[in-house]
Amino acid sequence: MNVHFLIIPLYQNNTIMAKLQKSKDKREALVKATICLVNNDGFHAAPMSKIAKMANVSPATIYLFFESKQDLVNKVYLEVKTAFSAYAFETFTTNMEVEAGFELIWNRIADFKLKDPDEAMFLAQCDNTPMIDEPSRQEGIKHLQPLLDLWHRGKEEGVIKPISDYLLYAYSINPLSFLMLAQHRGECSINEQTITEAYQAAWDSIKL
Amino acid sequence: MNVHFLIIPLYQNNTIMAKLQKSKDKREALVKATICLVNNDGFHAAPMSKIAKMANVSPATIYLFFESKQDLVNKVYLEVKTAFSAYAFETFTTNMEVEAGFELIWNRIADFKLKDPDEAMFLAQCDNTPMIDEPSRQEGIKHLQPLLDLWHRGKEEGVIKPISDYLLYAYSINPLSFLMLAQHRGECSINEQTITEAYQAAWDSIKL
DNA sequence: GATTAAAAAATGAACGTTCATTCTTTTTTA
DNA sequence: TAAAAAAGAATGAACGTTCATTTTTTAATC
Repeated sequence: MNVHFLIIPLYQNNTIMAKLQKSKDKREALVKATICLVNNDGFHAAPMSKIAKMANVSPATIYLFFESKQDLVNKVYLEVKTAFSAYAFETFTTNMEVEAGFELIWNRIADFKLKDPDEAMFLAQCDNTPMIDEPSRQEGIKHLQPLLDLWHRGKEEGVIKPISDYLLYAYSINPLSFLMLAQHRGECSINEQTITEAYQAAWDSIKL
Repeated sequence: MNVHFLIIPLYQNNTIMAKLQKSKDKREALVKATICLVNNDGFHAAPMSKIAKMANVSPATIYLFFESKQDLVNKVYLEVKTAFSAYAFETFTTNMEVEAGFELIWNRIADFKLKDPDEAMFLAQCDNTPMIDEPSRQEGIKHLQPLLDLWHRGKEEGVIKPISDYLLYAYSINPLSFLMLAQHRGECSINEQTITEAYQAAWDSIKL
């Protein structure tokens, strides 16, 4: 059996890595700038020139990473949504009891919103406006499948009310987004106690 | 004692009335067009020219009624919010029991959203984006005072949970807006049964 | 290790378009 | 016929996007 090696000189490898990293840094800076500006001004009041300036990059450079402004926000949305879902379901397994699973996921979602408030805020705005195009929105929704599955099982087992997924979503998950919004506007502050109270209310509203 | 009359010829009076009505009609058409276009495209993707066209009016005519585009959406927001609040509290009196008052107001809000889905949708979008300026937003919030007062009384009487107004709002009222949004996207349909289920979940989540 | 030239990446200025708003003209009203 | 209302064309600013150019990187040669 022959074993082949691809031999790359160390100095070259290093520069390639450094190169890739620099490129990644720029892209990440653009993503962060987009989230920040869209959160504060809204999609259409966040011009490409401003996004570029905040990311310390030329407007033209944006088009090396993204096809258009619409493509930029679509991609940012999908990436943030993916990170959000990964975090929400990270410690969840499908063999859990429904109530335990719900509590776990609910708290992970709350954690995410505390940990990355800007990303959470951005998602809330994407989900509430005609800012993201339909295919990307559909793609983003798919990531919540584990939660939908859990709800379906909960309904079959008679643990949660036989109401629609939208109602379940509205009563258990969505209110957190409203709180985030209020916090962003400086009208309230989310802390340990708020989170606990919110979970209690969430469970009370959906349990059978 | 002298009594004075202002005598207006009937024909003139009629035309003045007709004149005023025509003016009112145009303004109303502009308001309706704004709501419709903002709902479907968002604030910044709803150009004045398009609003004018939908209202069968010249772009310049808009400026006879409103100072600017910002002034237009601010005024539309406040008018819709005022109509919404008036409807929500119309049959409510402060001497009602907390639970009865809450049920009444909750159902009136639901009714409004069924009756005027476009207006409700517009309010939801205003409340979730940086589209309305801060003074107008503050002004709009004031209209919900009767509901806040009812909650405070409910907390004092030990009828509802001692949680913040934002949480109460998020769990009892806000989910309806989420349902409206889903309905607008064709993802669900709100009917008698949904409304009843939603009310049950709302009360369960806030009652002590 | 230094030099150099080709290639790649990044830039800022420029373009065409679109928008909110204004101005001048036309139409309607009294 | 004078005044008021409405219209549509005109305007300047701002935007997304592109393009010609500059800067940086790469790799070969001396």
